[in-house]
This record gives sequence, structure tokens and C-alpha cells, in this order.
Amino acid sequence: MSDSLNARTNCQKCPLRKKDIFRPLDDRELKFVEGFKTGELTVDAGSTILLEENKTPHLYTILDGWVFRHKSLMDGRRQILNFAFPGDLLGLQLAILSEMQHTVTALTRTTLCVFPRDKVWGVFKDYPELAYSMTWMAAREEQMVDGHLLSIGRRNAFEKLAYLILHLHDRARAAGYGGDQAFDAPFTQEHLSDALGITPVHTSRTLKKMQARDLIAWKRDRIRILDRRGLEDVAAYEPGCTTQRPLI
Amino acid sequence: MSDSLNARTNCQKCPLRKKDIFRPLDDRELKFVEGFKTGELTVDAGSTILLEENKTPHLYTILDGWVFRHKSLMDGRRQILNFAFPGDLLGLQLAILSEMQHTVTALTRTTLCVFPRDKVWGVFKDYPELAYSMTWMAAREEQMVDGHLLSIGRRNAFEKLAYLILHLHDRARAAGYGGDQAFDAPFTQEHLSDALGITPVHTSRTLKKMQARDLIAWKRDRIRILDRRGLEDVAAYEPGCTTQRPLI
DNA sequence: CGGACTGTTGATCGGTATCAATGCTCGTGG
DNA sequence: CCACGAGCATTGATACCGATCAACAGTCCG
Repeated sequence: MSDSLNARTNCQKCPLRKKDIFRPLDDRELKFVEGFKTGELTVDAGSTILLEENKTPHLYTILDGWVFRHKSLMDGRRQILNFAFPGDLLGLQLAILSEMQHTVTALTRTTLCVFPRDKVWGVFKDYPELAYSMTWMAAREEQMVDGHLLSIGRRNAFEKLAYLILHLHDRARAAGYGGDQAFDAPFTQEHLSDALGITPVHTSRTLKKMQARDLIAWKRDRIRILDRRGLEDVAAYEPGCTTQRPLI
Repeated sequence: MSDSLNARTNCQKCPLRKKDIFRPLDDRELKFVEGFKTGELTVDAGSTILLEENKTPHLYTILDGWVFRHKSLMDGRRQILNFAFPGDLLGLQLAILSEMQHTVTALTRTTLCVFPRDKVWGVFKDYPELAYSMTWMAAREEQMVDGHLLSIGRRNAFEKLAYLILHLHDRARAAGYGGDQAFDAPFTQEHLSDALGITPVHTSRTLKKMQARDLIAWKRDRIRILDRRGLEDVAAYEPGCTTQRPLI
């Protein structure tokens, strides 16, 4: 697990910011974000980025990599709450509530922009547009968790899996980790199980069934969507926000 | 279903604001909130307050009453995402994301403070403390949903029920709808089922078991906690934020 | 080559769903 | 006041989805 604090990439030349899914910032904001950012952090796959109980003074934006938020019971049963992709903010709960009730772990090698959380108040005071953006992201995260909760509570295993795959497909594609028909799958079946609230054994069987029905194909670290319409029917899928989103 | 727009109660004499669980506002903020508020709305139990797809121009704070957020699949399977109590904000997702992906329904007769959502930007621009408060509430809501998601995904029916009852007890008590040993239960077993992601029949059996073990007593619209410690052990309960919270 | 981890498959178990019948409570109208 | 009906809760019988246990196969990597 080699964590490294690299030289920073310039915010004005941020490769993420060029993507047209992100709303552009004006010069003043961009300049502030430059100053807000204290550095960059790269962690290996499997590293813990934010730990429940542990109050790091940092807030992060994912620059590159694939990450997941999770929470466990004392006996080890784990639930993955959501995944996060480049452009997503990590640690806002900690910054605002001074309390983290979940853990964030890197699924792939991940690079993060680091911000000091004690400057968050300054953002609200002097950069309302950016504050609004942060709130936007919090609201969107909650919306995703809402959707996930409906899935876990009311869909059966096959439907849950279909829903999750569509969700991951959409987000991976938006992040540049996939195309129209396929996307990266840097996770194990155990990750899927923990996201779906089912057993790894059952995940394996459900995946097999889904492949047998020619809905998807899963081949070493890549999932291909063979029948998007079919999956959407199974899952009763409703896509998330597709409007331009803020990036801090 | 008689909705009524009453004469407003004065924010400065707001009975909620007197409770010491809420952080006091300074005069300038209080004055703004007065102006921000456009009126009051009282709805009967069972009324829909905010509907998925339906873009009302309003944002609400619960003044009195008990409310729930929920979301359904097309075939009618319903999941209750969370409950809401006096002081809680409704419709922030709509205001910020311009999209509501769940429905909000009154469980009891409920009175709401009404705010125009197009003034939310003004809050960020001119009242950073209030904006911060709104974000605080969004973060807290997400934290609750996270906890709920762990519960639905990884606890069994008995544990889920224990968790939910403890959660409701804490929140009802904070809202003045319960004391140390008991709280109001204005919901049916079907509501509980939809919150837990299980069947009404199974909810009934699980409740019976919980009463047989002398953990709770459920008697016409009121739940008594007979063995809080025992429930906490069953549920592996972790209490939520207990610090002072903002009120808008 | 060996070991750790991940995924697969089969057999069996158990928790929760489903179906169906009955009882309870409460509000309404005769 | 009683009768009724609607909605909610209870209970039993049975079915099924997903969990558990166990053995084995594939892959990767040292």
C-alpha cells in the first residue's frame, strides 16, 4: 500500500474539467479552487481513504479511479452503500457533520485532490456558487442512495443485479471507464454481493442466469451489455441526473 | 383531504425554535427567514406533500406532524426511505437538482412552513450560515439513509425491526412525540413493512416475537420500550447525531 | 510448483413470502 | 343502540428464494 503525495496537477489544466459533463467554472472560482486544493494523493487498490471514527482533516475529489463507500455491522456483515467515480466528492459528511459513519475504500489505484475541511466554511462564505455545487453533489448522492435502498428493499436478486449493472454502466461510461456496450469491472463478485445485500454464492448463480439469458457477458474485468433494453425491463430502471454537473 | 393555508406563525415566536436541540439564529437570519417564508400549509394524514415528477415551486420545513419519504416500483412494491419530523426540510433535492425521485406523504395531520424554491440561490448568495445549515441537513439525511441501507441489506427481520424502532424512538423523542420509555406510533404495520422491506405478515410475526421477549409493548398508537439495552444489542444500534442542529 | 484468492456447482436448510381464513377495532349510518 | 363494513392485524399451511455448507476448479502470482 504505497500512498504518495504527488506534485499537483494544475486545476486549470485538469483533464476532468474538460469533459462536457461538467459545468465550467469562471476564472475567480477556478483560482479559488487552486488555492483550496492542498495537494494530490494516490492510493493503491484496496486502501482505505476515509475511515469511520477517524477524523482526517481532509475532503477529497476523485481525480482518477474507482472507489466505494461501505458500512459494516460488528460481526462483519458489510453493505456497500454506493460507488464513486472521478468528479465525486468524498468526505462531505465528515466536513459538515464532523462525523463519518461509513468507510471509503479504493477499488482501483486512485488519485485524489485533497482539500482541507476547515476551509469549507470559507467556501460558503465567499464562494456561494461552489457551496451550491457541494450541496448539489450531496443531494445527488442522497438520490442515488435512495434508489439503491428501493432496490435492496424491494427487488429480488435478479432485478437488483440488473439495476446495479445498469447503474454502474451509466456512471462508468460518464467517467470514461466504459463505452455504450461495455464497461470496466474492477470489482469481485463479493463486492457485488455486498452492494446487493446477498451472498457471493447467490451472486454467482444470478450472474450465470443473466449470462444464460444473453443479457450481459462478463469477461475478465469487463462487462458487456448485450441487451440493454432487456435489462431495463427486468430492473424497472430509471436513469439518474444526466444534466451537466458541478466539479470542485 | 382538506389542505389549508393558514395565517403564518411568527418565526420569532416559533415554538420549535425554542427547543434547545436547535441552534439559535441571529436577528438578521431570523428576519430573512421571516421573509423567506411565504406561508403555512396544513394537510391531513395521508395527503401527498411532494410527488415524484411533480415540480412544485416549494420547499418545506415541518412545523408539526409526522411524515415519510417513499419510492415505488411500477408494479406497486413500495419502499419507505425515511421518516421526517418537525424541523426537517422537505424538497431540497427538488430545489437543488430540479428533480424529485421520491414521494413525500403525511402520516399524521401536518403543518408545514412554505418557502419558494427559487429563492434558494439567494440563501446561498446572501446567507451563508443558512446555506450551510441546509447542507448540514442534506448530509444528515444521507447519513440516515446510509444507516437504513445497511439495515435493509444486512440485518434480518428481527434486527431490522429493532433498529427501526430505536431510530424512531430517538427521533420521535427529540421531536416531542415521545418520552424516555415510549413514543407515538401513528403508522400501521404496513408502513413498518415498507420501511423494512418485508411482508406485512412477517412484520406481524416479528412484532409478536419482540413482544413475547419483553423488548417492547405496542398498544394502540403507542410503543413502549421495555428493554432498550436489549434492543440495542439485537440491532447493533449506533445513535445518530445528537449535537445541536440547525432549523430553517 | 504451491498457495491464496475468486468463482462454480451441488445438496440441503431456513427465513421470509404467499395464500387463505379469521378476528379485531373503529367509524358510519340505519 | 345495534349492524354493518372497511381496514388492519393475527394465525396456520405451504412454497420458494436465497443462505449455508462443502467440495472443487480456475487464475494469478510469488
